[in-house]
Amino acid sequence: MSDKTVIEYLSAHGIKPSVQRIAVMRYLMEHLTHPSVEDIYAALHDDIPTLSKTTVYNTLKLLVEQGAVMMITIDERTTKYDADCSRHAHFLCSACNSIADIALPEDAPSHTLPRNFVLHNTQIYYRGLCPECAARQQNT
Amino acid sequence: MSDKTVIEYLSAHGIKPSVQRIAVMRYLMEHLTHPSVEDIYAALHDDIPTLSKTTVYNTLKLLVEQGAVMMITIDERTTKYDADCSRHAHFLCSACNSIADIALPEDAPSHTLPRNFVLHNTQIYYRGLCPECAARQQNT
DNA sequence: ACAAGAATTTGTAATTGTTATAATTTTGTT
DNA sequence: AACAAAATTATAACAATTACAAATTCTTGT
Repeated sequence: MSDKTVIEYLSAHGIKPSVQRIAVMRYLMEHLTHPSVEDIYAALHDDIPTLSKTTVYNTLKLLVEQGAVMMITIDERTTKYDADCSRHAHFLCSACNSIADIALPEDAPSHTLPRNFVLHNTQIYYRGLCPECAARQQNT
Repeated sequence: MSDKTVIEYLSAHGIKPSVQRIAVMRYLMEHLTHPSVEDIYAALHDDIPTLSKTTVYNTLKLLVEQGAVMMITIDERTTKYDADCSRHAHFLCSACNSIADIALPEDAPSHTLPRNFVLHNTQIYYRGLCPECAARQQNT
């Protein structure tokens, strides 16, 4: 993915681009695998040896605040991040801890909250067994 | 709430009652405020001075496994617990970090997952501003 | 182009939430 | 009462995150 694409996306969300921010954002855009801070840091450290983990934390905080990425808290151990901000749910497998994207029906009614709540975002989390682990458990 | 009520609830979920388990479960049943381990430990420590925080962790793990309470991961900092296992959503206020229960419409369609996923439970999380904090921000 | 100031990044240390482990206590069974 | 199994406890270890201050990089006015 080109720098230009990433920079435009950042700017569209009111974020001034920097080498580090571009790298983190690009990583998220190219890896829709719900990476953790650790994942991102480990992957980028090769290219940018001076990168600090604090910067990854700071950058992700900023990206989330500006609505450029989604924070996923389905795994209670670590926060995961997702550059795909479109309407979809997440499934966490209790056996292998993988997170899968789950499409939501188009016609599902939009959420209505009691008066005076200001809604910023909605997340739908499922827990259970992914197809692989469900099959594995059958054979036991 | 009587010991008997709590013991029956635990037994119904296949959990052998003990002083500590009853205390934790009762606390959750009487405080539907989504407490954290810390909250529960602090509250029970007065009555049971020998109580260990590890026991609170162990007990909650067991309660969740047996489906007696729900684990709430909407707040990325700490896991919260909820004895109300009925179908409802949670709203986290980004300003004051309070968690509110939100009723879901009765007629909402049940979730359909792709084939072969085994679903254990579903959580719906909203983030935004609670009525109090929304009002406060207006006045600024 | 350059100095001053603001913003960003960095490295380290501190903090917090949680888990591992092994010893101790309690419970249940003969 | 004696033994085994289960539960609890205390401590230490661990992992994720935040606080903080110094260093670096960017921006802007002259």
